[in-house]
Amino acid sequence: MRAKRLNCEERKAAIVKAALPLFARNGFSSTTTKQLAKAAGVSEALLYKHFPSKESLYGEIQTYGCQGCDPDLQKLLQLEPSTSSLVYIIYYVMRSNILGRSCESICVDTRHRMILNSCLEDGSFTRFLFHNRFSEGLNKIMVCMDAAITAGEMVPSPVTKQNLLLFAHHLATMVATMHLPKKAVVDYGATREEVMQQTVWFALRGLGLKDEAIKRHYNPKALALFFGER
Amino acid sequence: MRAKRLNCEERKAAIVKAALPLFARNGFSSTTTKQLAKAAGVSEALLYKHFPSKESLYGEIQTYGCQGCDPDLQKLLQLEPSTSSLVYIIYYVMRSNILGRSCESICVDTRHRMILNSCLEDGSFTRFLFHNRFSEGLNKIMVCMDAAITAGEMVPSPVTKQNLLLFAHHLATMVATMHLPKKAVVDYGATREEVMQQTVWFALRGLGLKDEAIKRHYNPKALALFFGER
DNA sequence: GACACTAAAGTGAGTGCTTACTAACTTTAA
DNA sequence: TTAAAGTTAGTAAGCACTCACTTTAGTGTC
Repeated sequence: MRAKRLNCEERKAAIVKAALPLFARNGFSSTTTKQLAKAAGVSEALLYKHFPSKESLYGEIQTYGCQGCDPDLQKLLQLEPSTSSLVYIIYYVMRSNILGRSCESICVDTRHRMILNSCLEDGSFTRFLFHNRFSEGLNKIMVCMDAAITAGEMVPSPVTKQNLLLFAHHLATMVATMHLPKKAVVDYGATREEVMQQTVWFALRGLGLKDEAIKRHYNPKALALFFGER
Repeated sequence: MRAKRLNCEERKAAIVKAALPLFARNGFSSTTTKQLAKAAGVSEALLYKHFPSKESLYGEIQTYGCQGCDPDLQKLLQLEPSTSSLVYIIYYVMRSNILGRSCESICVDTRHRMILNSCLEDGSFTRFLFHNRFSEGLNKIMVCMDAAITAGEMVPSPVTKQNLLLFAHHLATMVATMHLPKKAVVDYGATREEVMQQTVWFALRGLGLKDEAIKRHYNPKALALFFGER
């Protein structure tokens, strides 16, 4: 089977795109160049025309995996600083990580696998990912927290604002991690959607939001609508 | 170099013990039988006298990694059901995972690596670990929550009691994961000890404990004393 | 205590196969 | 016609695993 002819850049991108889920699923050393070539629909030799080594291809998939702008996130950044927006952001963190989105360049499972693989290696991919995608949301969430505190709907915390967001994100990541194998690792005794909603409650309380405020602003149906059902 | 003569069981145990950190650090396929033999101080051939395949050795290290009884946990299970005990348990979860313990058969980092590797594979190790070590604590924490609610120090939650404990544990695991690489993946802007204390706050609030109750029962110094400084 | 005998513990030197990677060649679009 | 895109058919090295062999601790015999 002969590959359709592409120019240099197109082919390179196609290879990276094909390699990403393979590396994510099997890790670096369990993924063979033969598999990579087959997945990309080209010969092994052509792989080496575009990448000096398997390792360099692995590097490329990491920078590729960092890309991707989420329209939902952009929408969030437009919201005014308020308790309500805070709830929206936390909901977004949980939903996007636990339930996944179809609009991303790579699927959530793949990204989580890359994150875990990275943490088991030198952490550079995850570090870069956080640096890239986290900082945008961080400023927004900080002003929202300030607004919530001013409104008397949130109690200040001994936890730094940055860590509050990190902890919420950690929770989402770990719940997603538990769902990576075909058979979920733990039985949460609820549907994935329900578990996601429970994490929102847990995180909002963890942040220091008062129960009245959560009840007032956390409306799963309205939120699902805001982000659009898929 | 010739290995000191051991009997069958001793040698088998020695090999498993030596193999565990190697597999944990490098994953299954990046770990070679040569490395395993060297780490155990024996020839490759002897490995195959005790284990039919590399895979079966990997299986053994997983069951070995599940073992281990923690005296601290036993102490906790003795406590009466109360808000205070609840705080002790959460503190224990955070401390043992984030700061680690020296009294375990395997070190925390190694166990976390095994957990992550497992979640990237079929999850069976982690599933078994949870089944084994989690259920003990679960009953205890549930009666403590009931006691706390009765005492008016905790607000009932839309989150199931089991998931409250799971979420707290998830948070601990993820913070520990972020510390696996030599250079921590994220900068929490605090010492590891302080981050641990922040996770305790976050989790206790997430559980639904009232701030007054947390302030009353969460005394880091007394807790550190209870578990003994190391 | 010196001796031969045995079964288990342990090893050196391979096996065939797969791996990452390459050199020499062919195809194709401009 | 030509340069880029692509392939076939390898290479040496490393892999999991095996076979034929050696070493050693323990036991009974004289």
